[in-house]
Amino acid sequence: MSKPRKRKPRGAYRHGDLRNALLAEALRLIQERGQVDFNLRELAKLAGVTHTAAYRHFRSKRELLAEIALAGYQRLLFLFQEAAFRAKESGTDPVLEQGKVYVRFAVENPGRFRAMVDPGLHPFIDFPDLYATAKATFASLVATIKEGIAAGRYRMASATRLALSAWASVHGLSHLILEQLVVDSMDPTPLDLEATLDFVGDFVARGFAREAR
Amino acid sequence: MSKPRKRKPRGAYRHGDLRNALLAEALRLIQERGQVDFNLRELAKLAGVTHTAAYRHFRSKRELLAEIALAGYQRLLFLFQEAAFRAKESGTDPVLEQGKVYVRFAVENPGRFRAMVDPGLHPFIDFPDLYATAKATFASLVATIKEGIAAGRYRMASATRLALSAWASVHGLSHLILEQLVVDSMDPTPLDLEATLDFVGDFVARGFAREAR
DNA sequence: TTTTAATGTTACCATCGTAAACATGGAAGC
DNA sequence: GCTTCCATGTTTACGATGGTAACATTAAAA
Repeated sequence: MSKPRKRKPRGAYRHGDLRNALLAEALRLIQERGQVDFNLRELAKLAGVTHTAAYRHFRSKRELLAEIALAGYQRLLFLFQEAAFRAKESGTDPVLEQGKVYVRFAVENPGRFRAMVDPGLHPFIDFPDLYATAKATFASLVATIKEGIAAGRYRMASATRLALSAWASVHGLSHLILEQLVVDSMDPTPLDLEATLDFVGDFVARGFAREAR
Repeated sequence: MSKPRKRKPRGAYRHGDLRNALLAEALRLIQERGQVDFNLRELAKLAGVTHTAAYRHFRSKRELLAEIALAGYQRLLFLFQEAAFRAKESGTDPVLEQGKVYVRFAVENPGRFRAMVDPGLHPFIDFPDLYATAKATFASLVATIKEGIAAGRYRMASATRLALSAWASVHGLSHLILEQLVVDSMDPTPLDLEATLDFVGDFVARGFAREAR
């Protein structure tokens, strides 16, 4: 039953797709641990490769992290567009939908979210793609708001500033929850996420409202 | 002219106050660089001491950082109380004053602010003092809001939730600005901080308002 | 004056990112 | 079909950095 073609017992010299394997392992570790905490050596070991092999595919660890962040923003952008669509279908408020999507994304993917917004790896200057995608995500929110203003759903004001305000709210909330900065001193429960989302959502809605409610 | 008592040319064996010297140098570096970026060795060198001497005063680098963060929260708490007082004097809105104080603090002390909210060093569990002070700062905001509600200045709602909403807004804004996450894609100017503060302040005020404006 | 405990120093170690030089083997050209 | 070459891995080594352990020194207590 032995085929003549001798096959290396395991792990061909050429991995085949080491680049993606490394990215996948990194993301897995980050998600598992909820933090951006791994080193290239363990990453390489998981991929069945020597640790320096990574440098054939990434200039540095930061670059690898930047790619993960990039994928994260792409995912978030997709979720945003999905939310906008869903809102259109169901008649709910698109900005609120997008806001909730943002916070849920952060809470459900703490590691990934941290990789996206962590100070450490974010000289956006060094990673223009990453920066562009982050901007696109923000632009998506701005677009949604512009439509809303045009449709008379929101008050007349700079869409960009409104977007910044809304983004700040959900981003801040996400960050506070993830880093457990203050939330703990709150209500009895360990934090009812959906209830909080509803309250903050209403809070933000007031900032968008045309007039008295 | 030589006194019999031989004095070490410089740097007595006992530093005298190495602990505070290290803290001061660390804070200085952090403020100078705008990031939590220094290592114990350079710190020790600046203090004129071997690097391992630091371990007589701090269990670890994290503990040193935690102390810096603690001092930061104490400072912020003071600024909060000052803002509340100022608001009472001048008749302006205390929550807005505190909110602006928060953002200005972050923008003017990026390094320090990062040290306070950076994921890396924040297992609050390990630093109960730090946690307590952070909570006290939050509590200060809650107290201000409770007064406001009682005085009929704000709408009736959970003060804690309102506080969380407001905190999330200013915290998010601070973080976005510091990390340059989205703000750049905004207006022409490199970001007029005070104008932005006014807008976001108004945005938040709407979330607090009793009714139509 | 003696003892002692606090505070520094000297040697090390382990981890980790990274660079340089070498190795291998699949595909591209002859 | 053979040779060449380049992409991809490997080996080896280095430097930076946080940290530990054992020893040294001196101010202050006994």
